[in-house]
Amino acid sequence: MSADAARTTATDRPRDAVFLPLYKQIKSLLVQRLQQGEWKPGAPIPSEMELAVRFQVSQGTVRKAIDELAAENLLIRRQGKGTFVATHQEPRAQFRFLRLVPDRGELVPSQSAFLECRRIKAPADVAQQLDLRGGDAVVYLRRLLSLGGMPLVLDDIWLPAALFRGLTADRLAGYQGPLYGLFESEFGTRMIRAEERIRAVAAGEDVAGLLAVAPGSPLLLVDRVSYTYSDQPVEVRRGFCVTTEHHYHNELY
Amino acid sequence: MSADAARTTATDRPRDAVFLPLYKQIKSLLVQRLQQGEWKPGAPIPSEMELAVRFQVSQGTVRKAIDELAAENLLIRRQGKGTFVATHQEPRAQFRFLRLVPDRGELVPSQSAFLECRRIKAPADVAQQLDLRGGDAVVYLRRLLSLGGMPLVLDDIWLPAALFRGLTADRLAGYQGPLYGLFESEFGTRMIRAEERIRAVAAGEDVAGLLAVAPGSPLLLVDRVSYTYSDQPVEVRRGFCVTTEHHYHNELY
DNA sequence: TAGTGGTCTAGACCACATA
DNA sequence: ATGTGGTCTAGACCACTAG
Repeated sequence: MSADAARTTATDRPRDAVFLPLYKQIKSLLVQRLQQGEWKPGAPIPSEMELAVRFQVSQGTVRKAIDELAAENLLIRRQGKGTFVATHQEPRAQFRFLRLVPDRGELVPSQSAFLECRRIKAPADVAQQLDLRGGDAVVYLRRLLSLGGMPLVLDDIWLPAALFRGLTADRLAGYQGPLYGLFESEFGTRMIRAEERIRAVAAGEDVAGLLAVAPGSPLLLVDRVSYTYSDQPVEVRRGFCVTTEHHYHNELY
Repeated sequence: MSADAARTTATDRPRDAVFLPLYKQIKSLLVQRLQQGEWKPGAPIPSEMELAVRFQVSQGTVRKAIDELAAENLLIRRQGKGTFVATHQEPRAQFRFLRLVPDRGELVPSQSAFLECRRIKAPADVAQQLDLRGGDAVVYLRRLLSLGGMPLVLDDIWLPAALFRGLTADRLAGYQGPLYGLFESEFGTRMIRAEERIRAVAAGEDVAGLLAVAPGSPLLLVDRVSYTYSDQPVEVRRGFCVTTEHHYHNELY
């Protein structure tokens, strides 16, 4: 692509056409390459100068595109070293999607126990949230997250089966890292952002048993839909959280 | 201030001194002026060119400072018009600090009923969170927020009495706009950011009565501390929310 | 020493709002 | 027509990292 070809002005553009700044176009090209896996999570992308030459724009324009991608946590800039594709493997990224923290004391690494891993037909509501057709298959996971032996969160997770073919109970047994880290390295699907709906509910019999609380106890219910590049939904997650000694932390700006 | 005086390099700076970019210094100066009320909420700040001349730096440097302040929601840029001090009065800013939304249907304006407005000695935990001394006075508010006649949120609010002198039940009676809008226009205190701790609890007798739910019902408990410029805490708020037909909405990036 | 991202500048031009 | 913010460029220099 040439910059001259992409450049548009008020005079050579049809009436009512949208003005798309060059750096936005560069940004799209970069996202496209990220999506295609041209640069893997954790790996460096080409230098600003190299990208400027490749796209036939100035370094400042590439810089502004990368700035926005870094602000969106798709890329990570490291002065003197380069710009890298963000990854869920780094400890820094762990707590971006795990907002439940202890009321007092340190962050303790948690243990995952996978209670279920089945391939099923997508329930209607899940299918709708994942943009799937009625009969499409999903991988259904049930995971119990514990902290120091105390059950803390029971997660039900649904993933499009088409994207997670090799995901089996065997593959999960004993896996302890962040789930999104496994997804990105083993299945090439990287979670970019998520939307959560949070409410308080009374624990049902089954959930109460697994979380070792009395039936009817108040639990935090977190419904999440996660998205990868291009706003494509790729995970539905429903978590029941015990919030007697932990809380969901949020910052408002 | 002159840019030359502010500029520091590795050679003229003592070992281990931090490098502070010019635009960060400009940013601090702008925040300082906002804090001092030199420019009021909703009003325009001087143009980039004018600020560049005043601070003896290039327009690009001022621009970068303003960019960050706009990203932090302290300023709002409007192409062709100018840059304005953000305000809680605009409809756009309403939902930045009100995250409870209906499961279905439109956002309906809510009604506030103020049940309490007293000047009291700060409880120990509140005093600590507001950086007050043991015996300092606070204004205590109790507010019931309803949607279409249905009680939705019961808020207990504590504010430093020193900052909210004229805040009385009379002043609040019948006020319907956003509370933070009142705070900024009437008391000169503008909320910039907040931290929330969210958990699920069982409704106590008193709260249940006011919210018209059965005692023991699960409620969302939102503990908030709000900050103004320079990270000064200026509000403690504890809200009990009915989440049967509403939920707390959050986006993770 | 070389290469990367980070800062700062100066100038040109475009998009948008208002008069 | 004027003034505002928004984009793009080219070049200089600084801060940081690593071989």
